Amino acid sequence: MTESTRPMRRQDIRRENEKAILLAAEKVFAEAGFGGATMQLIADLAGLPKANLHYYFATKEELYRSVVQNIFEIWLQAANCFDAARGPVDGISAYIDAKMEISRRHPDGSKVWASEVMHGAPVLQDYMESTLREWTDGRVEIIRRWIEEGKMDPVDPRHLLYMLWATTQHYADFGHQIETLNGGKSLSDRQWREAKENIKRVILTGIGAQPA
Amino acid sequence: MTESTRPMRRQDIRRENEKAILLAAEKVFAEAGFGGATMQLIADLAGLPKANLHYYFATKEELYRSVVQNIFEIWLQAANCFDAARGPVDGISAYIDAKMEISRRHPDGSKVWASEVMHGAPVLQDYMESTLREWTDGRVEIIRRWIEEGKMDPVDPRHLLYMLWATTQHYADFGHQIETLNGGKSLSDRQWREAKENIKRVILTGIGAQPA
DNA sequence: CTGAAAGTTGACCATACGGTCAGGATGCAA
DNA sequence: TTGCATCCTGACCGTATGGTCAACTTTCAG
Repeated sequence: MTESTRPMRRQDIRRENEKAILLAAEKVFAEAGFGGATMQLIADLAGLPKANLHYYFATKEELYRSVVQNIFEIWLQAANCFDAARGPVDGISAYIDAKMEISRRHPDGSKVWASEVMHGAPVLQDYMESTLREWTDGRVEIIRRWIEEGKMDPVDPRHLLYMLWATTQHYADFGHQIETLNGGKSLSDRQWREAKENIKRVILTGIGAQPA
Repeated sequence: MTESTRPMRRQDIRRENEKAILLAAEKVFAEAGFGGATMQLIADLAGLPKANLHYYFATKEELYRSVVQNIFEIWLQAANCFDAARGPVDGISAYIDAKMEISRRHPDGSKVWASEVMHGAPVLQDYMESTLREWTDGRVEIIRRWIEEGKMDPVDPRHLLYMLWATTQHYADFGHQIETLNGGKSLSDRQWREAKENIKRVILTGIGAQPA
Protein backbone atom coordinates (compact mmCIF):
# COMPACT_ATOMS: atom_id res chain seq x y z
CA MET A 1 0.00 0.00 0.00
CA THR A 2 2.46 2.65 1.18
CA GLU A 3 5.33 1.54 -0.95
CA SER A 4 7.63 4.53 -1.20
CA THR A 5 11.20 3.35 -0.65
CA ARG A 6 12.47 6.45 1.06
CA PRO A 7 11.99 6.69 4.81
CA MET A 8 8.86 8.19 6.30
CA ARG A 9 8.46 10.50 9.19
CA ARG A 10 6.88 8.98 12.27
CA GLN A 11 3.87 11.23 12.06
CA ASP A 12 3.30 10.26 8.45
CA ILE A 13 3.63 6.57 9.19
CA ARG A 14 0.98 6.76 11.83
CA ARG A 15 -1.38 8.83 9.72
CA GLU A 16 -0.99 6.72 6.61
CA ASN A 17 -1.38 3.41 8.39
CA GLU A 18 -4.40 4.51 10.37
CA LYS A 19 -5.93 5.82 7.19
CA ALA A 20 -5.30 2.57 5.32
CA ILE A 21 -6.67 0.51 8.18
CA LEU A 22 -9.80 2.61 8.55
CA LEU A 23 -10.45 2.45 4.83
CA ALA A 24 -10.03 -1.30 4.73
CA ALA A 25 -12.10 -1.74 7.86
CA GLU A 26 -14.93 0.33 6.46
CA LYS A 27 -15.09 -1.88 3.43
CA VAL A 28 -14.91 -5.15 5.30
CA PHE A 29 -17.41 -4.10 7.95
CA ALA A 30 -19.76 -2.97 5.19
CA GLU A 31 -19.46 -6.21 3.27
CA ALA A 32 -19.52 -8.67 6.15
CA GLY A 33 -21.02 -6.83 9.10
CA PHE A 34 -19.28 -6.53 12.44
CA GLY A 35 -19.65 -10.18 13.31
CA GLY A 36 -18.61 -11.43 9.91
CA ALA A 37 -15.61 -9.17 9.58
CA THR A 38 -12.23 -10.54 10.59
CA MET A 39 -9.15 -8.65 11.62
CA GLN A 40 -7.15 -10.84 9.26
CA LEU A 41 -9.24 -9.76 6.26
CA ILE A 42 -8.94 -6.11 7.20
CA ALA A 43 -5.21 -6.52 7.67
CA ASP A 44 -4.79 -8.17 4.28
CA LEU A 45 -6.78 -5.45 2.58
CA ALA A 46 -4.75 -2.76 4.32
CA GLY A 47 -1.53 -4.54 3.37
CA LEU A 48 -0.34 -5.00 6.93
CA PRO A 49 0.26 -7.94 9.26
CA LYS A 50 -2.59 -8.57 11.61
CA ALA A 51 -0.47 -7.86 14.67
CA ASN A 52 0.19 -4.41 13.30
CA LEU A 53 -3.52 -3.67 13.31
CA HIS A 54 -3.64 -4.36 17.00
CA TYR A 55 -0.79 -1.94 17.49
CA TYR A 56 -2.95 0.89 16.16
CA PHE A 57 -6.34 -0.36 17.30
CA ALA A 58 -6.21 -2.53 20.37
CA THR A 59 -9.47 -4.37 19.73
CA LYS A 60 -11.93 -5.04 16.96
CA GLU A 61 -14.52 -3.01 18.84
CA GLU A 62 -12.19 -0.03 19.06
CA LEU A 63 -11.52 -0.16 15.34
CA TYR A 64 -15.20 -0.47 14.61
CA ARG A 65 -15.96 2.46 16.86
CA SER A 66 -13.47 4.62 14.98
CA VAL A 67 -15.00 3.68 11.65
CA VAL A 68 -18.52 4.45 12.78
CA GLN A 69 -17.54 7.76 14.35
CA ASN A 70 -15.84 8.81 11.11
CA ILE A 71 -19.00 8.07 9.21
CA PHE A 72 -21.10 10.00 11.64
CA GLU A 73 -18.89 13.05 11.07
CA ILE A 74 -19.44 12.95 7.31
CA TRP A 75 -23.13 12.44 7.91
CA LEU A 76 -23.32 15.59 9.99
CA GLN A 77 -21.29 17.68 7.58
CA ALA A 78 -23.87 17.14 4.86
CA ALA A 79 -26.30 18.70 7.25
CA ASN A 80 -24.89 22.18 6.91
CA CYS A 81 -26.53 22.58 3.51
CA PHE A 82 -29.74 22.87 5.37
CA ASP A 83 -28.86 25.90 7.43
CA ALA A 84 -27.62 28.32 4.84
CA ALA A 85 -30.75 27.95 2.75
CA ARG A 86 -33.44 30.55 2.50
CA GLY A 87 -36.34 28.21 1.82
CA PRO A 88 -37.30 24.59 1.39
CA VAL A 89 -36.46 24.44 -2.32
CA ASP A 90 -32.88 25.54 -1.78
CA GLY A 91 -32.36 23.74 1.49
CA ILE A 92 -33.86 20.39 0.66
CA SER A 93 -32.37 20.38 -2.84
CA ALA A 94 -28.91 20.96 -1.45
CA TYR A 95 -29.42 18.35 1.23
CA ILE A 96 -30.56 15.75 -1.27
CA ASP A 97 -27.56 16.55 -3.47
CA ALA A 98 -25.20 16.20 -0.55
CA LYS A 99 -26.71 12.97 0.72
CA MET A 100 -26.83 11.42 -2.73
CA GLU A 101 -23.20 12.32 -3.24
CA ILE A 102 -22.37 10.52 -0.01
CA SER A 103 -24.39 7.49 -1.12
CA ARG A 104 -22.43 7.43 -4.34
CA ARG A 105 -18.94 8.10 -3.01
CA HIS A 106 -19.15 6.44 0.40
CA PRO A 107 -21.56 3.55 0.02
CA ASP A 108 -19.56 1.47 2.46
CA GLY A 109 -19.82 4.09 5.12
CA SER A 110 -23.54 4.31 4.64
CA LYS A 111 -23.86 0.55 4.97
CA VAL A 112 -21.86 0.42 8.16
CA TRP A 113 -24.01 3.15 9.59
CA ALA A 114 -27.18 1.33 8.55
CA SER A 115 -25.87 -1.85 10.08
CA GLU A 116 -25.00 -0.08 13.30
CA VAL A 117 -28.49 1.38 13.61
CA MET A 118 -30.20 -1.87 12.63
CA HIS A 119 -28.38 -3.67 15.40
CA GLY A 120 -29.58 -1.15 17.94
CA ALA A 121 -26.68 1.32 17.77
CA PRO A 122 -24.57 -0.49 20.38
CA VAL A 123 -21.70 1.89 19.74
CA LEU A 124 -23.38 5.14 18.83
CA GLN A 125 -26.35 5.19 21.17
CA ASP A 126 -24.95 8.12 23.12
CA TYR A 127 -24.26 10.11 19.93
CA MET A 128 -27.78 9.48 18.73
CA GLU A 129 -29.24 10.69 21.98
CA SER A 130 -27.17 13.86 22.01
CA THR A 131 -25.70 15.09 18.73
CA LEU A 132 -28.20 13.52 16.36
CA ARG A 133 -31.17 14.53 18.46
CA GLU A 134 -29.98 18.12 18.65
CA TRP A 135 -29.32 18.27 14.96
CA THR A 136 -32.73 16.83 14.19
CA ASP A 137 -34.55 19.16 16.54
CA GLY A 138 -32.80 22.11 14.91
CA ARG A 139 -33.85 21.03 11.42
CA VAL A 140 -37.38 20.35 12.59
CA GLU A 141 -37.50 23.93 13.81
CA ILE A 142 -36.29 25.25 10.47
CA ILE A 143 -38.90 23.26 8.59
CA ARG A 144 -41.58 24.40 10.99
CA ARG A 145 -40.63 27.98 10.28
CA TRP A 146 -40.83 27.37 6.54
CA ILE A 147 -44.32 26.04 7.05
CA GLU A 148 -45.33 29.03 9.14
CA GLU A 149 -43.99 31.35 6.48
CA GLY A 150 -46.17 29.56 3.94
CA LYS A 151 -43.19 28.31 1.96
CA MET A 152 -44.45 24.72 2.04
CA ASP A 153 -47.44 22.66 3.13
CA PRO A 154 -47.84 21.60 6.76
CA VAL A 155 -46.05 18.28 6.50
CA ASP A 156 -44.76 16.66 9.69
CA PRO A 157 -41.10 17.73 9.74
CA ARG A 158 -39.84 14.54 11.34
CA HIS A 159 -41.45 12.26 8.85
CA LEU A 160 -40.15 14.50 6.09
CA LEU A 161 -36.62 14.11 7.42
CA TYR A 162 -37.03 10.34 7.64
CA MET A 163 -38.18 10.37 4.05
CA LEU A 164 -35.10 12.30 2.97
CA TRP A 165 -32.78 9.97 4.85
CA ALA A 166 -34.56 6.88 3.58
CA THR A 167 -34.66 7.80 -0.08
CA THR A 168 -31.09 9.00 -0.33
CA GLN A 169 -29.45 6.33 1.78
CA HIS A 170 -31.36 3.64 -0.07
CA TYR A 171 -29.15 4.21 -3.10
CA ALA A 172 -26.13 3.19 -1.05
CA ASP A 173 -27.54 0.55 1.30
CA PHE A 174 -29.59 -1.20 -1.38
CA GLY A 175 -27.18 -0.39 -4.17
CA HIS A 176 -26.75 -4.04 -4.94
CA GLN A 177 -30.46 -4.51 -5.49
CA ILE A 178 -30.68 -1.42 -7.65
CA GLU A 179 -27.71 -2.62 -9.63
CA THR A 180 -29.27 -6.03 -10.14
CA LEU A 181 -32.50 -4.46 -11.34
CA ASN A 182 -30.41 -2.29 -13.63
CA GLY A 183 -29.19 -5.31 -15.53
CA GLY A 184 -26.24 -5.91 -13.26
CA LYS A 185 -24.68 -2.57 -14.10
CA SER A 186 -24.02 0.18 -11.61
CA LEU A 187 -25.91 3.38 -12.26
CA SER A 188 -24.40 5.69 -14.85
CA ASP A 189 -23.78 9.39 -14.30
CA ARG A 190 -27.01 10.07 -16.11
CA GLN A 191 -28.98 7.64 -13.99
CA TRP A 192 -27.62 9.13 -10.80
CA ARG A 193 -28.67 12.55 -12.04
CA GLU A 194 -32.11 11.23 -12.89
CA ALA A 195 -32.41 9.67 -9.47
CA LYS A 196 -31.60 12.95 -7.79
CA GLU A 197 -33.96 14.91 -10.00
CA ASN A 198 -36.77 12.43 -9.40
CA ILE A 199 -36.38 12.55 -5.66
CA LYS A 200 -36.21 16.33 -5.60
CA ARG A 201 -39.16 16.70 -7.89
CA VAL A 202 -41.43 14.30 -6.03
CA ILE A 203 -40.59 15.56 -2.59
CA LEU A 204 -40.50 19.29 -3.33
CA THR A 205 -43.75 19.05 -5.25
CA GLY A 206 -45.18 16.72 -2.66
CA ILE A 207 -44.65 19.16 0.19
CA GLY A 208 -46.02 22.02 -1.87
CA ALA A 209 -42.75 23.89 -2.06
CA GLN A 210 -42.85 24.08 -5.82
CA PRO A 211 -45.64 23.88 -8.40
CA ALA A 212 -46.38 20.64 -10.19
CA MET B 1 -41.71 -22.75 24.25
CA THR B 2 -43.98 -25.68 23.32
CA GLU B 3 -44.77 -26.69 26.85
CA SER B 4 -47.95 -28.72 26.61
CA THR B 5 -47.61 -31.80 28.76
CA ARG B 6 -49.74 -34.06 26.65
CA PRO B 7 -48.06 -35.84 23.76
CA MET B 8 -47.83 -34.28 20.35
CA ARG B 9 -48.33 -35.78 17.00
CA ARG B 10 -45.20 -36.14 14.94
CA GLN B 11 -46.38 -33.76 12.27
CA ASP B 12 -47.15 -31.14 14.88
CA ILE B 13 -43.82 -31.57 16.58
CA ARG B 14 -41.99 -30.90 13.38
CA ARG B 15 -44.13 -27.93 12.40
CA GLU B 16 -43.97 -26.32 15.84
CA ASN B 17 -40.26 -26.74 16.25
CA GLU B 18 -39.44 -25.47 12.80
CA LYS B 19 -41.68 -22.51 13.41
CA ALA B 20 -40.05 -21.74 16.76
CA ILE B 21 -36.60 -22.07 15.28
CA LEU B 22 -37.37 -19.85 12.29
CA LEU B 23 -38.89 -17.20 14.54
CA ALA B 24 -35.92 -17.21 16.88
CA ALA B 25 -33.51 -17.24 13.97
CA GLU B 26 -35.19 -14.27 12.35
CA LYS B 27 -34.80 -12.28 15.52
CA VAL B 28 -31.19 -13.23 16.15
CA PHE B 29 -30.13 -12.72 12.54
CA ALA B 30 -31.84 -9.32 12.60
CA GLU B 31 -30.15 -8.26 15.80
CA ALA B 32 -26.69 -9.63 15.19
CA GLY B 33 -26.37 -10.15 11.45
CA PHE B 34 -25.42 -13.49 9.92
CA GLY B 35 -21.86 -13.40 11.16
CA GLY B 36 -22.76 -12.26 14.64
CA ALA B 37 -25.58 -14.72 15.13
CA THR B 38 -24.78 -18.00 16.88
CA MET B 39 -26.65 -21.26 16.72
CA GLN B 40 -26.47 -21.41 20.50
CA LEU B 41 -28.31 -18.11 20.86
CA ILE B 42 -30.98 -19.14 18.40
CA ALA B 43 -31.36 -22.46 20.18
CA ASP B 44 -31.74 -20.78 23.57
CA LEU B 45 -34.33 -18.39 22.21
CA ALA B 46 -36.23 -21.23 20.62
CA GLY B 47 -36.00 -23.23 23.83
CA LEU B 48 -34.19 -26.16 22.28
CA PRO B 49 -30.76 -27.72 22.64
CA LYS B 50 -28.35 -26.65 19.97
CA ALA B 51 -28.00 -30.15 18.61
CA ASN B 52 -31.72 -30.19 17.99
CA LEU B 53 -31.39 -27.21 15.71
CA HIS B 54 -28.99 -29.13 13.55
CA TYR B 55 -31.50 -31.93 13.37
CA TYR B 56 -33.96 -29.64 11.61
CA PHE B 57 -31.52 -27.39 9.81
CA ALA B 58 -28.23 -29.03 8.98
CA THR B 59 -26.17 -25.85 8.79
CA LYS B 60 -26.35 -22.21 9.78
CA GLU B 61 -26.45 -21.30 6.11
CA GLU B 62 -29.43 -23.54 5.50
CA LEU B 63 -31.31 -22.00 8.41
CA TYR B 64 -30.46 -18.52 7.20
CA ARG B 65 -31.60 -19.38 3.71
CA SER B 66 -34.97 -20.54 5.03
CA VAL B 67 -35.41 -17.35 7.00
CA VAL B 68 -34.59 -15.14 4.07
CA GLN B 69 -36.83 -17.05 1.69
CA ASN B 70 -39.74 -16.72 4.12
CA ILE B 71 -39.23 -13.00 4.20
CA PHE B 72 -39.07 -12.75 0.46
CA GLU B 73 -42.46 -14.48 0.26
CA ILE B 74 -44.07 -11.92 2.55
CA TRP B 75 -42.41 -9.18 0.59
CA LEU B 76 -43.93 -10.40 -2.65
CA GLN B 77 -47.38 -10.87 -1.18
CA ALA B 78 -47.61 -7.20 -0.35
CA ALA B 79 -47.09 -6.62 -4.02
CA ASN B 80 -50.51 -7.83 -5.02
CA CYS B 81 -52.10 -4.60 -3.79
CA PHE B 82 -50.58 -2.98 -6.76
CA ASP B 83 -52.28 -5.09 -9.40
CA ALA B 84 -55.90 -4.84 -8.40
CA ALA B 85 -55.80 -1.07 -8.36
CA ARG B 86 -57.39 1.13 -10.97
CA GLY B 87 -55.05 4.06 -10.65
CA PRO B 88 -52.00 5.34 -8.82
CA VAL B 89 -53.92 6.72 -5.87
CA ASP B 90 -55.51 3.38 -5.05
CA GLY B 91 -52.53 1.26 -5.98
CA ILE B 92 -49.79 3.21 -4.31
CA SER B 93 -51.89 3.90 -1.22
CA ALA B 94 -52.60 0.24 -0.76
CA TYR B 95 -48.97 -0.65 -1.36
CA ILE B 96 -47.76 1.86 1.19
CA ASP B 97 -50.29 0.54 3.69
CA ALA B 98 -49.17 -3.02 3.12
CA LYS B 99 -45.47 -2.23 3.30
CA MET B 100 -45.87 -0.12 6.42
CA GLU B 101 -47.82 -2.91 8.04
CA ILE B 102 -44.93 -5.26 7.31
CA SER B 103 -42.46 -2.75 8.72
CA ARG B 104 -44.50 -2.58 11.88
CA ARG B 105 -45.30 -6.26 12.34
CA HIS B 106 -42.17 -7.87 10.91
CA PRO B 107 -39.34 -5.45 11.56
CA ASP B 108 -36.93 -8.30 12.08
CA GLY B 109 -37.72 -9.77 8.71
CA SER B 110 -37.18 -6.43 7.08
CA LYS B 111 -33.82 -6.08 8.79
CA VAL B 112 -32.65 -9.50 7.71
CA TRP B 113 -33.66 -8.70 4.15
CA ALA B 114 -31.84 -5.38 4.30
CA SER B 115 -28.77 -7.09 5.68
CA GLU B 116 -28.88 -9.71 2.97
CA VAL B 117 -29.03 -7.08 0.23
CA MET B 118 -26.38 -4.91 1.85
CA HIS B 119 -23.98 -7.82 1.88
CA GLY B 120 -24.52 -8.43 -1.81
CA ALA B 121 -27.40 -10.91 -1.60
CA PRO B 122 -25.15 -13.98 -1.29
CA VAL B 123 -28.21 -16.19 -0.77
CA LEU B 124 -30.92 -14.50 -2.78
CA GLN B 125 -29.02 -13.35 -5.85
CA ASP B 126 -30.86 -15.80 -8.09
CA TYR B 127 -34.25 -14.74 -6.72
CA MET B 128 -33.41 -11.12 -7.32
CA GLU B 129 -32.42 -11.80 -10.89
CA SER B 130 -35.57 -13.75 -11.63
CA THR B 131 -38.61 -13.23 -9.39
CA LEU B 132 -37.80 -9.74 -8.17
CA ARG B 133 -36.84 -8.51 -11.61
CA GLU B 134 -40.02 -9.86 -13.16
CA TRP B 135 -42.16 -8.36 -10.44
CA THR B 136 -40.44 -5.01 -10.82
CA ASP B 137 -40.73 -4.98 -14.59
CA GLY B 138 -44.44 -5.72 -14.25
CA ARG B 139 -44.99 -2.84 -11.85
CA VAL B 140 -42.93 -0.51 -14.00
CA GLU B 141 -45.25 -1.33 -16.86
CA ILE B 142 -48.33 -0.56 -14.77
CA ILE B 143 -46.92 2.78 -13.69
CA ARG B 144 -45.98 3.59 -17.25
CA ARG B 145 -49.56 2.95 -18.31
CA TRP B 146 -50.84 5.24 -15.58
CA ILE B 147 -48.57 7.94 -16.90
CA GLU B 148 -49.75 7.40 -20.47
CA GLU B 149 -53.33 7.61 -19.30
CA GLY B 150 -52.56 10.95 -17.70
CA LYS B 151 -53.26 9.68 -14.20
CA MET B 152 -49.92 10.93 -12.90
CA ASP B 153 -46.89 12.94 -13.95
CA PRO B 154 -44.12 11.33 -15.99
CA VAL B 155 -41.96 10.21 -13.09
CA ASP B 156 -39.38 7.50 -13.67
CA PRO B 157 -41.20 4.34 -12.49
CA ARG B 158 -38.10 2.64 -11.17
CA HIS B 159 -37.02 5.52 -9.04
CA LEU B 160 -40.58 5.82 -7.78
CA LEU B 161 -40.52 2.18 -6.71
CA TYR B 162 -37.17 2.66 -4.97
CA MET B 163 -38.69 5.61 -3.16
CA LEU B 164 -41.62 3.51 -1.99
CA TRP B 165 -39.35 0.72 -0.79
CA ALA B 166 -36.97 3.12 0.89
CA THR B 167 -39.51 5.17 2.78
CA THR B 168 -41.57 2.26 4.04
CA GLN B 169 -38.74 -0.09 4.94
CA HIS B 170 -36.93 2.73 6.70
CA TYR B 171 -39.47 2.54 9.51
CA ALA B 172 -38.40 -1.04 10.20
CA ASP B 173 -34.70 -0.98 9.40
CA PHE B 174 -34.04 2.32 11.14
CA GLY B 175 -36.72 1.81 13.75
CA HIS B 176 -34.19 2.14 16.52
CA GLN B 177 -33.08 5.55 15.29
CA ILE B 178 -36.68 6.72 14.92
CA GLU B 179 -37.44 5.45 18.37
CA THR B 180 -34.46 7.26 19.85
CA LEU B 181 -35.51 10.50 18.19
CA ASN B 182 -38.99 9.87 19.53
CA GLY B 183 -37.74 10.14 23.09
CA GLY B 184 -36.89 6.47 23.37
CA LYS B 185 -40.49 5.38 22.85
CA SER B 186 -41.68 3.28 19.98
CA LEU B 187 -44.17 4.98 17.71
CA SER B 188 -47.77 5.01 18.89
CA ASP B 189 -50.72 3.93 16.78
CA ARG B 190 -51.33 7.55 16.00
CA GLN B 191 -47.75 8.18 14.97
CA TRP B 192 -47.77 5.18 12.67
CA ARG B 193 -50.94 6.50 11.08
CA GLU B 194 -49.38 9.92 10.69
CA ALA B 195 -46.30 8.37 9.12
CA LYS B 196 -48.40 6.54 6.57
CA GLU B 197 -50.50 9.59 5.79
CA ASN B 198 -47.42 11.76 5.38
CA ILE B 199 -45.77 9.35 3.02
CA LYS B 200 -48.90 8.91 0.96
CA ARG B 201 -49.57 12.60 0.82
CA VAL B 202 -46.08 13.63 -0.20
CA ILE B 203 -45.64 10.92 -2.80
CA LEU B 204 -49.12 10.99 -4.33
CA THR B 205 -49.03 14.76 -4.53
CA GLY B 206 -45.43 14.69 -5.67
CA ILE B 207 -46.18 12.50 -8.66
CA GLY B 208 -49.21 14.58 -9.56
CA ALA B 209 -51.72 11.84 -8.85
CA GLN B 210 -53.71 14.01 -6.48
CA PRO B 211 -54.07 17.76 -6.02
CA ALA B 212 -52.11 19.59 -3.36
C1' DC C 1 26.55 8.99 17.74
C1' DT C 2 23.52 7.15 21.05
C1' DG C 3 19.75 5.65 23.46
C1' DA C 4 15.06 5.83 24.10
C1' DA C 5 10.61 5.84 21.89
C1' DA C 6 7.85 4.34 18.13
C1' DG C 7 6.81 0.99 14.91
C1' DT C 8 6.87 -4.02 13.10
C1' DT C 9 5.93 -8.84 13.07
C1' DG C 10 5.96 -14.15 13.34
C1' DA C 11 4.68 -17.25 16.56
C1' DC C 12 1.69 -18.38 19.89
C1' DC C 13 -2.60 -18.89 23.04
C1' DA C 14 -7.40 -19.35 24.71
C1' DT C 15 -11.81 -19.50 23.42
C1' DA C 16 -16.03 -19.67 20.97
C1' DC C 17 -18.37 -21.53 17.50
C1' DG C 18 -20.28 -24.67 13.79
C1' DG C 19 -20.95 -29.12 13.33
C1' DT C 20 -20.93 -34.43 14.57
C1' DC C 21 -22.37 -38.55 16.72
C1' DA C 22 -23.79 -42.35 19.45
C1' DG C 23 -27.18 -43.75 22.14
C1' DG C 24 -31.52 -42.98 24.43
C1' DA C 25 -36.59 -41.50 24.35
C1' DT C 26 -40.94 -41.23 22.06
C1' DG C 27 -44.72 -41.66 18.82
C1' DC C 28 -47.06 -44.81 15.91
C1' DA C 29 -48.49 -48.34 12.53
C1' DA C 30 -49.50 -53.12 12.33
C1' DT D 1 -47.16 -55.50 22.30
C1' DT D 2 -43.66 -55.00 19.14
C1' DG D 3 -40.58 -53.00 15.99
C1' DC D 4 -39.31 -49.22 13.44
C1' DA D 5 -38.89 -44.46 12.23
C1' DT D 6 -38.62 -40.15 14.09
C1' DC D 7 -37.04 -37.19 17.48
C1' DC D 8 -33.85 -35.68 21.14
C1' DT D 9 -29.48 -34.41 23.35
C1' DG D 10 -25.01 -34.34 26.15
C1' DA D 11 -20.53 -34.81 25.04
C1' DC D 12 -17.23 -34.11 21.92
C1' DC D 13 -14.10 -32.26 17.90
C1' DG D 14 -11.58 -29.24 14.62
C1' DT D 15 -11.02 -24.85 13.25
C1' DA D 16 -11.08 -19.93 12.93
C1' DT D 17 -10.55 -15.88 15.24
C1' DG D 18 -9.43 -12.09 18.51
C1' DG D 19 -5.82 -10.98 20.99
C1' DT D 20 -0.82 -11.29 23.19
C1' DC D 21 4.02 -11.07 23.36
C1' DA D 22 8.85 -10.78 23.00
C1' DA D 23 12.27 -9.84 19.90
C1' DC D 24 13.55 -6.97 16.17
C1' DT D 25 14.03 -2.62 13.21
C1' DT D 26 13.52 2.21 12.37
C1' DT D 27 13.13 7.04 13.54
C1' DC D 28 14.78 10.94 15.82
C1' DA D 29 15.84 14.22 19.75
C1' DG D 30 19.76 15.76 22.24
